[in-house]
Amino acid sequence: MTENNDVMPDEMLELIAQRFRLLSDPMRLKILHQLQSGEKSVTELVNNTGASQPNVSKHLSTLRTHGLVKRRQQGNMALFSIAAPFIFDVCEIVCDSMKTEWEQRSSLLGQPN
Amino acid sequence: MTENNDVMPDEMLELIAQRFRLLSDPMRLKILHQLQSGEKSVTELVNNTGASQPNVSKHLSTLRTHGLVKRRQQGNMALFSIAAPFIFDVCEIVCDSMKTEWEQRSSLLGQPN
DNA sequence: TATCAGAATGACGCTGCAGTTATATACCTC
DNA sequence: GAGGTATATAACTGCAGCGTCATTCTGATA
Repeated sequence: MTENNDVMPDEMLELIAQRFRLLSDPMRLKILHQLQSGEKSVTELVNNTGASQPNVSKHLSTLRTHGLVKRRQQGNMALFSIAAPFIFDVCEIVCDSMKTEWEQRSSLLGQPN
Repeated sequence: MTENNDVMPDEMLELIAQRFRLLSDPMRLKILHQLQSGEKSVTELVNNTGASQPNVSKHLSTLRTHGLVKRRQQGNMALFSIAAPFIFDVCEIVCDSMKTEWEQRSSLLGQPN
């Protein structure tokens, strides 16, 4: 009665959720979007995002811990770049879904689910 | 100096992040996964997920508000089903990415980014 | 109408986490 | 080594959101 028929262990759900959680913050998306055009230093990201330096560093640390970005030291500074290109595929799907939904709503208009 | 070269308004980032946030909870993923095999009542979901009834209802409400599921009343009960199939495309990509990463780690082993 | 099952809602506590301030560390230049 | 720039980290604060308990609402059935 309380069993889960389909096999989908809680552990895995946890991991998937965790990955989505990484993408569920606007500032992190902003950073990732910045990195899409290529490797960037922390300072560059700070300037381009408008976030504080500690904030950017922390986000980068989080993203790196979970394997979404990689880090390269060059002289005085740290250069970050995308390590998991799948992010953009995912984002594209989500963007498309929003676009589709938007068009549907503005054309049909009304009728809630 | 503080400008964002690439055009990606904060509003949109907020919306995308919001959508990812919906998917960043294990219980919600569990519910969505249950719905993947077809329309389900709240009680069924309660039984299959092991969550409390108010909890399931609340998650369903959230998912519905954001257009991920739809609701149909039948007699005494409410039947929920998937309204945004893109979810599963997204999940598949994430799962694949995890699998790939897992294989790489276990074969190469070591060297952090 | 009374009663019961299914579902939704409100209020509350707790935890996680984004952001800030202050400080520490690393590296380069003089 | 001194001083400056780039980055990381620690401690703290505030808030969003998950889960629970209690309650309410809705529809079916007697």
